[in-house]
Amino acid sequence: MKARKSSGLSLFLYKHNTLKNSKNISLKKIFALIDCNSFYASCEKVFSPRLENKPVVVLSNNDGCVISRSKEAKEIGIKMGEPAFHMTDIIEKNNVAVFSSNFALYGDMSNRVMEILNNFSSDIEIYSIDEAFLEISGMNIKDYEAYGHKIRNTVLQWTGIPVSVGISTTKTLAKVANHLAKKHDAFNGVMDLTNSNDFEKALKLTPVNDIWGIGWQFSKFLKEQNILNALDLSKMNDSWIRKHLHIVGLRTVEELRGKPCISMESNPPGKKGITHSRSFGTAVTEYSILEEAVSTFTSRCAEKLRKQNSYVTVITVFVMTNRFSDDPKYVNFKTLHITTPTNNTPELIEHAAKLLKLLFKKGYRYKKAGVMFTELIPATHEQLSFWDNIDRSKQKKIMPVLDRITATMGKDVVKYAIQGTHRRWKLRQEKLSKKFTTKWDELLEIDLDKI
DNA sequence: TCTGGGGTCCTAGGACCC
DNA sequence: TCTGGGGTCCTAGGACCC
Repeated sequence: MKARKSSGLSLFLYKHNTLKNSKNISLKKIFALIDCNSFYASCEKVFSPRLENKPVVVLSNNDGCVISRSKEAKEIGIKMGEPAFHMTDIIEKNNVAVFSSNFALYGDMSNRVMEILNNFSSDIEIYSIDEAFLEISGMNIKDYEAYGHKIRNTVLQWTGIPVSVGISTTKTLAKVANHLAKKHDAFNGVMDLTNSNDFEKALKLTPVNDIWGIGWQFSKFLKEQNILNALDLSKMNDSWIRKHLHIVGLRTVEELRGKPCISMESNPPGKKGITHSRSFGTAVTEYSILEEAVSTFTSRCAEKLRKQNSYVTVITVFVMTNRFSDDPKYVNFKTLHITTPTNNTPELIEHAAKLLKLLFKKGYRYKKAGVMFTELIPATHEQLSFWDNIDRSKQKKIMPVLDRITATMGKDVVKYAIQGTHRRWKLRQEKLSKKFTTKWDELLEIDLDKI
């Protein structure tokens, strides 16, 4: 009886598994990762052809540290995240072109790239400003490498931005392929890693710190264990990985082995929190300036909030002095749970200003401030408070008008008085390029006589 | 003088409940 | 007094991504 039962079960499992396996083979997914090379630096190069083959770097807000480097800049040894003031020598010696970050330009260029990618698959996940996954299985593509080159050539021709393409059966392996395509000129920017016979070789060429999902801390730990590349890691047993790299690490390793665990997020859900914070160009001591900054940050958060059609219930304001200087230190934040969730700018500015009033202490040199919105809820879940005496129907009509003006005419064309008129807290942006693609009076001009 | 900004998910531990 | 197993919720902190 017992034997019959178990053989029945194993027969069932056998059938079930073979069925599942055959299904897997026919439905095997193929992911392509398209990643713009040195994105911000490449955007600057598009509009300054004289910089071709020259080292270019882009600095973070406030011209603080390097956040993007062209290939040439990497070659002369400029490091990611290096503070700008450490690099004066190397910049002068190599005639490096330095830019302040111009997110209006990069955002617009990103949209153009993504629109093009949309033509190459109906299933696209925009993963970051310069990266997207495409799901390209079931499209009857005979030659993935050729398809990758078609993508690459089209983006380059239509936008001037060079991209690398990695193609494989999981997102993590597509990342591996993309890295290899970037690193080794022989691939010419495209690597097809869909054949599992190539997995071992590719993994061996990938150091642990280059694996998507393995950061600085885990890399250090793995190297201490003499696990040096993706192949070494993929051979570790599951319980060991689970213990030391936790569930997220195990998922990464399964993906390296070719088992898809991370699916496409084609319609990402709204953000769970929205933050806007900035360091100031020069330290701020005056309350009114801080208030202007915090109001403006709040206004930005509220714009983002309305864009994803949410209301906020918890609002936090923080201020801090310079961590790096000898000035007296002060870091603090205050949080408010608001009774009636809202996305109305003037109301939120009022809350933020109250919080700032509680935070502000005279005599400190403030270097940074920020506003955070958390506990967001869909705008459809509105709950009216019994004590609420604000006319919300009127407000609801104003905000879309404000957003439309902002969208067509630019940020802060219309703003609230409390935000001030002079941006006295402004960033340092000494090397800002023009808004070539989003402002009429900053279009690129070409002198035909000189061509 | 000058050191970015904006996110996600998971885990461990404490408080509290039955 | 604090025995024992189970659960939930919350928070802080740590890891990661770009």
